[in-house]
Amino acid sequence: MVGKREEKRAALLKALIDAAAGVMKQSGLGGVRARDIAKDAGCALGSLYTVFDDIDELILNVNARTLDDLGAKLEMAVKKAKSPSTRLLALAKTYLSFARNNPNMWAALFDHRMPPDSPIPDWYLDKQKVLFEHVTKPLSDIRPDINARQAAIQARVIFTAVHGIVAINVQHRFLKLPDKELDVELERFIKTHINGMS
Amino acid sequence: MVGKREEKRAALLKALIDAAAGVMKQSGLGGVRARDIAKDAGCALGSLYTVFDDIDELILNVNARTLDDLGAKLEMAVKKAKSPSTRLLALAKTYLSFARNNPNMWAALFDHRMPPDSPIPDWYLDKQKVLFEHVTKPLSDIRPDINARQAAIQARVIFTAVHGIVAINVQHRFLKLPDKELDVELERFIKTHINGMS
DNA sequence: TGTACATCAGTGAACGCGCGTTCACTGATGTAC
DNA sequence: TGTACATCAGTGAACGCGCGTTCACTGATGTAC
Repeated sequence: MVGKREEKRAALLKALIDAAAGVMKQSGLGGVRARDIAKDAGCALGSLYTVFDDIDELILNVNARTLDDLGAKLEMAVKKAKSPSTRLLALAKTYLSFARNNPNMWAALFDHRMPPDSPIPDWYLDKQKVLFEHVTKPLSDIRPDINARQAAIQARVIFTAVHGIVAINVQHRFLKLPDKELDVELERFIKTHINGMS
Repeated sequence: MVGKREEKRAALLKALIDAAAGVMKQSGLGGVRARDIAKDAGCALGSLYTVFDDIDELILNVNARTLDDLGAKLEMAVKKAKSPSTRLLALAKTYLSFARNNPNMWAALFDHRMPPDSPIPDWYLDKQKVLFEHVTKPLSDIRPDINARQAAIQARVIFTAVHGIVAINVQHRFLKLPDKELDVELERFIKTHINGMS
C-alpha cells in the first residue's frame, strides 16, 4: 500500500489545476480565486496551500499548460505547411486562432505578474523559449544568409509584431477589426514582410 | 468675486490629476491609490469624490493626458521627416522612445480596464482615434493606389505590430532584446515592411 | 458696505467587502513490533 | 495478520490587510436685503 499519499497528492494537484483552468477559461485571470478553485476541486481551502506555496504558483501551472497547448498547435501547423514561408504564415494564423479560441487563457499568459521578489521560475521560462524555436526555424530557412543568432532575433521581432496585432484585436475593443478582415490583413502583413525580406 | 468656487474646483481637479500622474509615473497603474493621491494633492480623501465619480475616472484623465503627450511627440516626428517612408520610420522610433521614457504611463494606457458596465467614454475614444491619423497619412502617401479605408486598416495593423514589438521589449523581461539591438531591429522591421509593400 | 442666512464644497473617520493566507484541530496513512 | 502509535495531509473558521467609497459634519463662498 506504498504511495497512497503520493497518489492522492497527485490527484489533488491535478484537480486544483483543472479547477483553476476551468475558472480562468470562464472568467479570466481576474476571476481566479482561491476559494472558488478549492470548491471546484472538491477540497478545502487550506488544501490548496499544502500543494502550492501561493496562488501565483497555481496560476503559473495553469499558464504552463496553456503554453503546452499552444506549442502543440504550432507544431502541428509547422508540420502541415510545406515551404518556409507558408510555415511562417501558418504559425501566425495558428497563433491568431489560438488567441481567439482561448482568449482568457491566452491573455493570462501576458497579464499575470509574479509578486515582487518572486522571480519567474526557470522551468517556466524554458517553456516560453521552446515556443520560439517554431518561428526561428522557418525564418532561418527563408534567410539562410543570416546566422542563427540573427535569425533568433528576427524571429522574436516578427513574433512580437504578430502578437501585437493579435493582442489588440482579441483583447481590446478599440482598434478592433472585424474577424474576417483581420484574417486577410494578418495574411497580407506576413506576406508583405516576407516579400520585403528578399 | 464670482467664480471662486469654479476656480478652486479647477485647481483641485488639476492637483488630483497631477498627483495621480506623479504616482503613476513612479509606481505604475497598480500603485495608484485614492489615499496617496489625495495626500499628494493636499486635499482630503473625500474631496477626490467631489471631483470624480470614482478612481477610474481619474485614471482615465491621467491616461488622456498621456495620449496628448504622445500625440504631440508623434506630430513633431511627422513634421521633421521629409518622405512618407522616413515619416513611418520616425513614428515607430518615436513610439518606442516614448514607451521607454515613460514606461509606467505608457503601460497604463493598455493595462487599465473600466469596471464592468462602465463603457469607455467617447471623448477618450476620440483621443485614441486621433493618434492613428498620424500613421494613416504617411501610409496613404506610400500607397496612393489604395483607398482611405484600406489605408486606415493597414495603418492600424502596422501600428499594432510596432506596438507589439515595443510592448514585449518595454514591459516584459522575457524575450527582451538589448536596447541598441532593438533600435536596429525595429528600423529593419519597418524598412523590410515598406520594402515589401512595393 | 454690512449683516444674516443658505448653499454647497471639503473633510476624514468609519464602513464594507474581497480575498489570500494561516493554524489549531482531525482523521487517514504509514510504521514498528 | 493485528494492534498501538506516529506522522502528516486535509480541514475550514478565523485573521489580517488593503483599499474604494460613504456620510454626517464644518466652514467657506455666494445671495438677499
